[in-house]
Amino acid sequence: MNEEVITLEYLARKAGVSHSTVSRALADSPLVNSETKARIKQLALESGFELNQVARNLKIRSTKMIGLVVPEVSNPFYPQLVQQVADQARNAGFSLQLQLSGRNQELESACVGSLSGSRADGILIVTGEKGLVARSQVNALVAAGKPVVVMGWVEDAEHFDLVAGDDAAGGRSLAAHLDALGHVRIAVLGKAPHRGAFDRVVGFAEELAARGVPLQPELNLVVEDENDVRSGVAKLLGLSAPPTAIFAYQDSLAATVYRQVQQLGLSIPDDITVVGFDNLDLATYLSPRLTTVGTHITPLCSAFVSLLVRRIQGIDPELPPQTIVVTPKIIVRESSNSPRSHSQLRSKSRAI
Amino acid sequence: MNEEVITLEYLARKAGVSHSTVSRALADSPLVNSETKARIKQLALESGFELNQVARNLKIRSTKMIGLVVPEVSNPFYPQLVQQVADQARNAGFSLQLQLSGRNQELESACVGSLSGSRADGILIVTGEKGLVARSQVNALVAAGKPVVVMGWVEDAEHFDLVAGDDAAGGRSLAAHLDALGHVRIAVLGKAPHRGAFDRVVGFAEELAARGVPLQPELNLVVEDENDVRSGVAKLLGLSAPPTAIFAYQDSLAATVYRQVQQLGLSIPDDITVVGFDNLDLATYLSPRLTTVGTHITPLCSAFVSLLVRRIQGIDPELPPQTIVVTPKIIVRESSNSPRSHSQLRSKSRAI
DNA sequence: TCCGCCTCTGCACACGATTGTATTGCCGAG
DNA sequence: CTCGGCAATACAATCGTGTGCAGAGGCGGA
Repeated sequence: MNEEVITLEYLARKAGVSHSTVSRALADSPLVNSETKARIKQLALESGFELNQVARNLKIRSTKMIGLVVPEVSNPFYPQLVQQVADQARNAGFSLQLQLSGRNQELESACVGSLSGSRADGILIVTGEKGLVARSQVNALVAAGKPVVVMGWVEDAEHFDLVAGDDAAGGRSLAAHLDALGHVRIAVLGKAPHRGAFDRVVGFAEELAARGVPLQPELNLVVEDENDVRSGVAKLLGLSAPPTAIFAYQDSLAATVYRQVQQLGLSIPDDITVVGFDNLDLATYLSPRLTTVGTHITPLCSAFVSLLVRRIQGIDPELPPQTIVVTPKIIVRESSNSPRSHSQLRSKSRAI
Repeated sequence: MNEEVITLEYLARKAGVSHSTVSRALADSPLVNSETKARIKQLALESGFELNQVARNLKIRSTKMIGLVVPEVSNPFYPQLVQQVADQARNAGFSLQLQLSGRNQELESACVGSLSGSRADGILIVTGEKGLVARSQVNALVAAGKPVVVMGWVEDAEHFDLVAGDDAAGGRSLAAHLDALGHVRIAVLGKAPHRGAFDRVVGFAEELAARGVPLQPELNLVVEDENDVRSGVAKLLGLSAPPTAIFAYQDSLAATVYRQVQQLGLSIPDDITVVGFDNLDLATYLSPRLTTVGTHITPLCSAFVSLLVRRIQGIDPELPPQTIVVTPKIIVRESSNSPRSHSQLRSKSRAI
């Protein structure tokens, strides 16, 4: 019908006033007469006017948008985080621009560049296994006063804000749990030494050693994918002295362990204890539900977002870079039990 | 150090040219001398110049950004979709603005408004149980020529583009599968009559009836949450003639069924067959892996995004609104088997 | 020598909003 | 009657880019 673009100017002509008056009217400025204001608002409503945020953003030099960089969302770990961050951001009055940096973070720099180019008010970066790939850009942005907060284990983070979980502590608490249950032959499905997930295994091993139950090398496996897990479990259970407990460094791997163990006709936790790490939703879907370690993700994201928002609001510009460490806690479910039940079962099965 | 904002104008002064020359140089315009061009590019690089996309977007009246509205990402169904859409969008040269409309889509209208206000080049809306909440806005946007594509089952979609899966067909193929295996007493954990997920149950029931195996009312349950599932399963298995198969209308519910069934000491699929719907990653994490129905999500998202991109590019502006229906297919895994193995097991357990 | 063409660069306006300042009209006080 | 003050509105500059058009040189051919 009407091909003309609806702008402040258009409304102004319709209402017989200047575009500045329209702008002020819609912003509820006390400078404009209340009748005029009402008339203009009515007109805006009728004509389906929508303020051009792009123009507004340019003028006020702010976008009320924060960028979130995450490696991927098909991996079940990140979506919960995205959800929380999105909710928190909305509560703080910001919209969210999601950028996926790729499973191997190969696009991390591009993502940060895109966000900074589109003048996001602040940037949240969740790192993956590779650490902070876009480190140099982050340093530059921070130096230029642009709010940036990083999440994940990154070394040498004196120059920017960091939120991280204490993976080593999580590993230690798992170790303590298994030791308390009386396990002695404990297997680990770990990973190559990257920061972060690697710490879990290290903390786990340290705590065990401190308790006088050192890991036995033949029970300490490094796995890369599902196939490694399957063959690893098969190998472990075929040993003459098989482990009574298995620690998988990720819940998703623990799920694979479950399948393999159950396929071999063994029962969890009666025959063998399995524990994981991350406390994904998955952990409660499994049967029996998985004993694991996780951060309560809400406070973590809350710290993440509110730190960024504080930077954006620019109160206290001299606040030095913060490193916030969140200690995860163990969540004991039905997949872990004392190894005695194991031997009981054994004798029981012999008795049959 | 240097507090001045780095703009084209700034570079222009540094290089001793006008800002228009800088603009052209950075855009690789043939109008600019190649030496000058090289000099300017070098300068831009050195000073860490970053084009202000907000200003550019305003000028060229396009943002190269598409908005994606999704109810939530903590529900494991959506993240895979988001991932695919994000990848496809990036390949097409668009960035993604993610908006979460809430579990009950209570924010759907606000999301669409925000995206349209920030002048997204196009909008993708994934609906949830409530259907298309922002229907009136979508109609207005489409009428105004703004590209919008909707995903999910929405009735009366003559006026906009729609991509949907044929849930009823999926339900039918599950029914056919169970019938072929010889099941007769089949339970359904369904849901209240909303469009979409409800169709699964309807298609399932129709196909069974057509095959002469009508659903028995006492085996047809409506569940709202996990607790309903648990009590429902307990009730079903306590019947004098318990079902030999259970169809849960969502994989996540099937997971709860698993736990309950296994807690009662029964085995899947030997004692009872369980099938789901959605083909989440979860379905392969479960043990035994879940027989379910799902769409290959890549072609679905591909249709979704490429339809939008076609609208954005504006070739063929007279293309009438499309409705693309994608038929999901059954994925048979280890959780379904013939009920005969069930009776065999029974006799076996009696024999012990 | 002069003219026309070609190449390159600069000027100026536009995109659509915000906001400081000037202007207008009206009122009452002196 | 004049003038100060107040309320309401208009004017104009600005944010940082993109781009049509004009103009400046250089160069070759007549």
